[in-house]
Amino acid sequence: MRIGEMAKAAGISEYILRYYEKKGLIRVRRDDAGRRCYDENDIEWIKFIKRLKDTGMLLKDIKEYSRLRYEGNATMPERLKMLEKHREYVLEQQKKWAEYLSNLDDKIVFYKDSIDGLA
Amino acid sequence: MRIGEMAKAAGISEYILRYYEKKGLIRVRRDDAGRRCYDENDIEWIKFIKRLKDTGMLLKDIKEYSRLRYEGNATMPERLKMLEKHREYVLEQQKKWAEYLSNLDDKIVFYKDSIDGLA
DNA sequence: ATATTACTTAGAGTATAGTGTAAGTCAAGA
DNA sequence: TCTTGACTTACACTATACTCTAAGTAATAT
Repeated sequence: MRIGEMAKAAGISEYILRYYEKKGLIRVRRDDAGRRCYDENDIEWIKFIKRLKDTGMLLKDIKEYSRLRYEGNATMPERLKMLEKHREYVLEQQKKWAEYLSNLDDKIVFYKDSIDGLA
Repeated sequence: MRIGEMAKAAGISEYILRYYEKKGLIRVRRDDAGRRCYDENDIEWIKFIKRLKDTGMLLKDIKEYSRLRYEGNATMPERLKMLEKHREYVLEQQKKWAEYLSNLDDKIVFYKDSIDGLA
C-alpha cells in the first residue's frame, strides 16, 4: 500500500503521514523506487496514533510511545505505564468538561433571568 | 488598579493582559500618565474570559462576545445564543472524553492481558 | 514518445496562543 | 537629584501542529 491509499485508509492526509514519519512517530520502509510502502499493521498503528492525539497526547509523547512499540513486546509494561498515566489526564479532562458544562449552564440560567428582567 | 495588581488579582500574566487588549478582548482606559487602569468590574470580566478560553472558545470568538458585551444589555439575547452554541460544544467535548476514557480502559485491559500472557 | 499521475525531498508558510525583549517614560522614596 | 520599579510601546521569538510549494523522479496510460 502506498501513501495515497494509506491516507484514505487511515483518514489522514499524505502531508500528515510524511510529517509524522519525519517526526519519528511512524517508521516506513521503501520500495525499489524509494516510495513508502505500508501494510495492514501500519493502518492499525496509525489509527492508534490518531486516537492518542485526539485524546490530547502530545506528538513528542506519542513519539516516545512509538519508540517503545518499535522495540517490541519487552516494552509493553513501560507502554502500559504511559497509557495509565495518560488515563489520569483523560479522566481529569472528562471531569473538567463536566464541571465547565455545569458552570456554563449556571451562566445561561443567569442570562435568561436577566433577559426576563429586562422584558 | 494597575496592570501588576490586576495580573495578580486575575491570576494571569501582564503579557497576556496586554495581549488580550491588543486582540480586542478587553478595553482598558488610561490614567494621565498613559498607564492602564482596571476596576472591580474588569476582574470579573477577565476571569470570565479565562473561563471561556479554558472551555475551548477561540480568542476570535471571545472577541466577538466581548464586542457584544461592551455594547450593553441590549445584546444579551445574542450573547445568550453564543453561550448556548458554546454549550453544545462543551457537551460534545464531555462526551468525547468519556468515550476516550472507555477506549483507553479497553486498551489498558488488553495490555495487561498481553503482559500476563508473556509471563 | 509523451502526458499524466503519484510519488520523492527539503524547506517555507500558516494558525493559534502566548512569551519575552528593547528602549523609553513616569512617579515616588532616599 | 538620583535611583528604582512599574509601567509604556512595538516587535521579535517560541511552541505545537500542521499545510503547502518547488523541483524533481518514477511508473503508467495513450
